[in-house]
Amino acid sequence: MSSSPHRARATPRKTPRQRRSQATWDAILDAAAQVFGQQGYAATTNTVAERAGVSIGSLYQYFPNKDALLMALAERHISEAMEVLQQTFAGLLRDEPDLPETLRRLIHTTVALHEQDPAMHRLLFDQTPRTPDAVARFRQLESLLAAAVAQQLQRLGVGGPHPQARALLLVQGLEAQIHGAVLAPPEGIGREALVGEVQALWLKALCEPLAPA
Amino acid sequence: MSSSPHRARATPRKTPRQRRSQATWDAILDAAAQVFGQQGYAATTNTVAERAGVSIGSLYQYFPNKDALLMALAERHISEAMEVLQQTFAGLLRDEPDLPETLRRLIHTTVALHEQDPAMHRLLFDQTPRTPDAVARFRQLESLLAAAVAQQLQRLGVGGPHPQARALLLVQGLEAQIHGAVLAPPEGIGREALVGEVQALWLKALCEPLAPA
DNA sequence: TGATTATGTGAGTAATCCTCACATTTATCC
DNA sequence: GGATAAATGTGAGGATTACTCACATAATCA
Repeated sequence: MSSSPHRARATPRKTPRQRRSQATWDAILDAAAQVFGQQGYAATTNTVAERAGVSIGSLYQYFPNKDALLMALAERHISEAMEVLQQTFAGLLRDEPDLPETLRRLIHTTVALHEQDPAMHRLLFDQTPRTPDAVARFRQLESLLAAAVAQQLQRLGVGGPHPQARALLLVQGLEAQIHGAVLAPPEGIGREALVGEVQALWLKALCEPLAPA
Repeated sequence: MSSSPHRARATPRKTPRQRRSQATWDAILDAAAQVFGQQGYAATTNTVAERAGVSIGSLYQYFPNKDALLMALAERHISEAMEVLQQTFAGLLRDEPDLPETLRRLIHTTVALHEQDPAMHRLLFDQTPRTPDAVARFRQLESLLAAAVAQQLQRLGVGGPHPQARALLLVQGLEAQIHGAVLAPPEGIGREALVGEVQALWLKALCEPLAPA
């Protein structure tokens, strides 16, 4: 957390200009992924520097504090996830599938993202302190996703009066449900059935009732 | 986090037996609520002891480490929330309202819980490190809630083939949606409209389609 | 080559969590 | 009441860690 001695600096001292400094930067981040992935947030910055083969001073020239290191890891994780999502949305724009298939693809992608590198996901989601910056970044990503989802909902005629709000509720709800299903699967039901249930619920939620009561 | 020196103890050394020790315990927890509420997780345990008017040694006789203090605060917060939920479910069992009204009450309670003492909610949800113990406790509460919700779904004939699983999805999804709506309200739509949208979505999600396509 | 700038180093500082040897208060027994 | 035992309270200090800064080395450029 930010309960550091010395009131930590907010920005790194230096930005990579030469090639070797870029290599150092990469080495530190790779080491951070390994060390934090194995030992969790409790791992020390000195251990990261050691694993990277650089001095602790170098580490703090590129990352102003421990949380910045974690944020950088998060950004890397996020950009990988965004690439996958980009592909999914590109496919939706290309194929323009119906609502059930659209939902199926979105849910399938969400599940895949939670299954790949769950150690890193746990580290970033459960262990890394949620600084205001981190929370803000997360909300920003949610908004981005919601915008893309809203576009799909409108294409399918199920956007309702507030497509962006509805899409945000879908993104938030789906994320929580899939997160739970993958990282803490309930007993008494298989994952496929559970994912099927999620899809059925959202399909009904988004359809207009076919006949009034 | 557990990145403490000395490999922290897991259980407190002593359990209150006399009246004065209970008073000390209360004083420490009250102080923790104040200090952590104001300064966040970064507040020091020494500050908490000081505010409580006891020595740091006494604090560590009742709470084995810093996170245990936060967990105790969480338990207090949880038990307050559980009381409110208990009342809501008691009302549902008594009145046996229809599905829309049942949903309305559940959502209303969830919103109320997020609005009361948001500082403490932020502290526990955003700042406190999610130890495995804390995550397990949280999942356990989710299950408890899901069981009560499943009972309601079955009463209303909308439990489906896996009422407990469906109820869990409802609990997880609703929590995420309301959490977002209250702590990071999206622009372009008022909170009442947003909550109404949540209710409408879940109402449709839980109803069987009235006529097949 | 010499000068300037970028990059790298690691012993040391301050801050923090937590311990432990001891003091003080309360309960128990004759 | 007095003596003994048990419970409770104390706080200086040990151990660990995030982070700094004065300096050394390597690259770039005139």
